[in-house]
Amino acid sequence: MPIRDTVSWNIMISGFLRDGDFDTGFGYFKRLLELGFDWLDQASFTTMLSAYDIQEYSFVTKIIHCLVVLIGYEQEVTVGNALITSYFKCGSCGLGRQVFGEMRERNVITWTAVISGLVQNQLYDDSLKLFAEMRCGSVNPNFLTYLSSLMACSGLQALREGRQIHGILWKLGSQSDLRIESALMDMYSKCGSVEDAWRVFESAEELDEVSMTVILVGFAQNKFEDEAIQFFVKMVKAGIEIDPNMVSAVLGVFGVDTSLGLGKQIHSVIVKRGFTSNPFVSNGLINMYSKCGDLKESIKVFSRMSDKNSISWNTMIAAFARHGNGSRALELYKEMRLEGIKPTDVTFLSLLHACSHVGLVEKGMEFFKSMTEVHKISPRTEHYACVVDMLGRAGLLNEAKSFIEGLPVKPDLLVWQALLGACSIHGDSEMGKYAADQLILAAPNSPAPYILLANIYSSKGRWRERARTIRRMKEMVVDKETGISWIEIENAVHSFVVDDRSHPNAEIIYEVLAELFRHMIDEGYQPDKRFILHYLDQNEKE
DNA sequence: TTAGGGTTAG
Repeated sequence: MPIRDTVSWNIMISGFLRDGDFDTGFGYFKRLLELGFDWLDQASFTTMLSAYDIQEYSFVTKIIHCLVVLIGYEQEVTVGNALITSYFKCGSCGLGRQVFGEMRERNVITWTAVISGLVQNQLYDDSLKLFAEMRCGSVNPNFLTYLSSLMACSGLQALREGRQIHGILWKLGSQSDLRIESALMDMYSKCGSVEDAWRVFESAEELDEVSMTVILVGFAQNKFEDEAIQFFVKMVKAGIEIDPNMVSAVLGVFGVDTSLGLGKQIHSVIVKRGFTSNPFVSNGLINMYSKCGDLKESIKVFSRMSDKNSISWNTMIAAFARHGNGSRALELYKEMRLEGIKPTDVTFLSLLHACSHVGLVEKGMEFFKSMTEVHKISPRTEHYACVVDMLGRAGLLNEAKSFIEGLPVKPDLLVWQALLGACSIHGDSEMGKYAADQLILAAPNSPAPYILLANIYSSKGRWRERARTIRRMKEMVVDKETGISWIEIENAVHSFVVDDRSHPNAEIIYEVLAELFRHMIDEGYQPDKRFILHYLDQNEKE
């Protein structure tokens, strides 16, 4: 019979917890408790706390906390730190802060645990405030503290604060850590300054998958999609190690104006490297194909996946909705439920979007109701905007307006944009004026409301009001961005703006266009002249 | 006991 001591119990427990067998681990902890409080040491608590860091097990953290107080360990720094970490990981920020507040002795880890815990829970502002408070005190930050506060700057898009931290790190001479460099690049690109991010990237002595992914995403988020893809291609050609995370990041860059051919090439890279079973990669592929217009290929990737998660289903539902196949989107939702996959808030956005485009208003309202009542998902303004869009597209403008008036929160610009868009489709200038005014209040620098309202007036032939709206826009905001069309031929993307004759084959293109137009008229189609802005005669409008 | 990047809608 071996002699058991506290250490062997602790090792036993931590073994089960490491393997993810939380229930057995907890079972052994209970047996240890039954032996009496004398058997517990600090490590018994920190071991338990470090494992139960998911929301479902937040009760364990609370139980341990009670025991800690009961035994009188609450002023032990290591135990307090572990409690803080555990509470933040479970999402119980209030309790984490309470423990922090009650601790008499605080070391770097204590401060860093709270600062990074706040970041993990998206409370970036509080995190930076605490970082400032810490810098006034006697405990010095370490590189993990800086790392966390840089992440807070990323979340807040706080360029000024980010630069300050960069300055401190430079003075300390510790900015040349790869993890710090990645966080700096991320901060700069999230703050919209790719140039600074690139400077950090170039000055870095070494690179790894993470830092490459950060700069790639930085390009993409700042509208340098081509650069992002080219960067990836360059890395692959140079034979540099890439990982599935980097691949899913590059797949996320693809959209309507990127080349499907390049996407297929990346797909072949994925197959060669054996990344096909990674869910992030597969989901990225479904989305890439769907956005580049190849729905069939999306379906293929989706059906080949062995373990589809909720994002796979959401992505596929959205793909059908995007391609105008609303009924297939709704069928897929049924299949998803039959497979026992829980819908998420994004599932409902896709479903509402699908209903909106096929005019299934009642079905859509049913989904909206079931989201809150059955699935206990609280709607975000995006959901409200989707409902408004759905009602509005169906011509139920008054219903849309009263829906907005009944909202429990202040409607934001997405909601007003949806209403204004619907007014524009149905040519309702009165409600359009109302929606545009609200939208201008919500987003005074956006040209969108003016343009949409001007379009509505045009369609009604109300030229004077149209002119007034345009004048108001010119006083208030910068010019509207030019609309571009494009086509991909053999991996080259050709783009066009209105009245564009810069293409080498412009003459032929316009000839074909004229030919198509004649066919259209012959077949009996009438051009839609409602949304032409300028006051022109009938021929010119066509 | 604190630990850098990635997929879904609009």
